[in-house]
Amino acid sequence: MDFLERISDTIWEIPVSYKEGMRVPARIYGSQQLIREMDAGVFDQVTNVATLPGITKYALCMPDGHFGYGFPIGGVAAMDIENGGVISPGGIGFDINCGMRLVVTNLTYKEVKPHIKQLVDNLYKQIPAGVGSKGFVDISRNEFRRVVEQGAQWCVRNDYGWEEDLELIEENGCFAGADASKISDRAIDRGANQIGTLGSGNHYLEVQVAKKEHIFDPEIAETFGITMPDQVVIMFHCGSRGFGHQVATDYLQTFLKVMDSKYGIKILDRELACAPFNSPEGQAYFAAMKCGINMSFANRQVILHRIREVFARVFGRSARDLGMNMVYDVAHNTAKLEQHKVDGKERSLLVHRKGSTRAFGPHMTDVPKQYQAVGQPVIIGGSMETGSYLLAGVETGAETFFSTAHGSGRTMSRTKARKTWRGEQLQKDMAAKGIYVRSTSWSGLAEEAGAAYKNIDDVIAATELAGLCKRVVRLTPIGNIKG
DNA sequence: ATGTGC
Repeated sequence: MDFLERISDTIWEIPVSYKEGMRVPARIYGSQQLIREMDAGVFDQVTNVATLPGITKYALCMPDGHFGYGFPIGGVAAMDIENGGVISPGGIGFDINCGMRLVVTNLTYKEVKPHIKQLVDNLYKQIPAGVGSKGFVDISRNEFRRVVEQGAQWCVRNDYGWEEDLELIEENGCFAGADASKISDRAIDRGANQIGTLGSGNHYLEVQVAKKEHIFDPEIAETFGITMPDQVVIMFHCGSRGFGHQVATDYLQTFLKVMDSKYGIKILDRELACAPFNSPEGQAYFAAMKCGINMSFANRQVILHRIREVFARVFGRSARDLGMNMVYDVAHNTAKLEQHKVDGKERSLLVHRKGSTRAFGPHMTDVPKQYQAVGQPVIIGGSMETGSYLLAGVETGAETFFSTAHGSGRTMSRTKARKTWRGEQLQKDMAAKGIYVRSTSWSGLAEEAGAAYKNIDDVIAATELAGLCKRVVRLTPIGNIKG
């Protein structure tokens, strides 16, 4: 690790001399301990990313970084599209617009506790989860093409949600410029019956409590809708399912064919397959990826609709009466065209965030009007046993193109986790801790054991110390559905 | 992450 230069307590740099072809230095965020425990693969991958055409300022990795496909998960790479910058599916992730949504209620822990089993059992029954699960939204292939072009806006038009939900979603729930003609039939086939499904792996839905001692910034918390101690909220994490996966697969193949032969781009790892952003292939993938982003917004919108229905039934009051308003919906697997100041000059950059959350500060364009004064809500999910955070974007985030962490980050492989824990026992241990969990698979549950992840409090402390975001509320789980 | 894979 002697190749790491300490820039501050939470910033570590690998210089361009480290590897041939690096165009910019790599910077990894985290405390000394988090850096010490990071996969060695992260350093190799982030320095590979530093060789890509158009990369601007730094190849970055957040404190929850771990080994991924081509790019590290936790990676941020901003490409200068006016100077040959590329777009790379590996910098976005297979699960396009994997993201988080947070919804409040006006219920307290005391009111929910007696019903938690009934509540979680009903959520589990009503929200399809697990590999290969099918949704309940029955639409034609052509209608699905409209869903991926219109995102959550399609859902609200079709009575899956409230009009005011839309302004509390990144891009207002519809990434403009999505073009279904750039999507393969295979992707359409895989996605058409997956709207409103949670998925598997680390995708989950959680009922959480904002304990009094965990409300760090009461004013911002109130702006976000968390107004009382022990308030119950719902957080969930899912993405674009088989649809996004197929889009990524399709375009990785396309890029591998043209990258060198047509554009003369040489890369260190096939998994970094890319194309110039300003090329027919790059533009086609950008328009297709936007469909993946919209599928995911629609997916989370329909899931929210079901959550509201279940709460209304269990508590015998309407979702409106229960104050089930959205805080925000954030993506953490995307590439977006943004304006950023680099060395004093405004530049148009394609910012890849893979396992990294956008964290725009106060007064920035695209932050919802009701949050303009305090910054964008940042939702970071921990492991199912430990806890999660609601944070806010800050001005000093400019250093990372206003990006921060997205979760805890694994420290143990899924294989090793399955050998270390039994899902059945874990469920009992979690019950003893006050968390009622339901899962579609015991081995899947074991894979998500809290101890297989970095400590979420350490990760969050590093992001705050580095000036990437600000803690608002820590949220404690009381019920969980694991996909 | 993923109808889990050349």
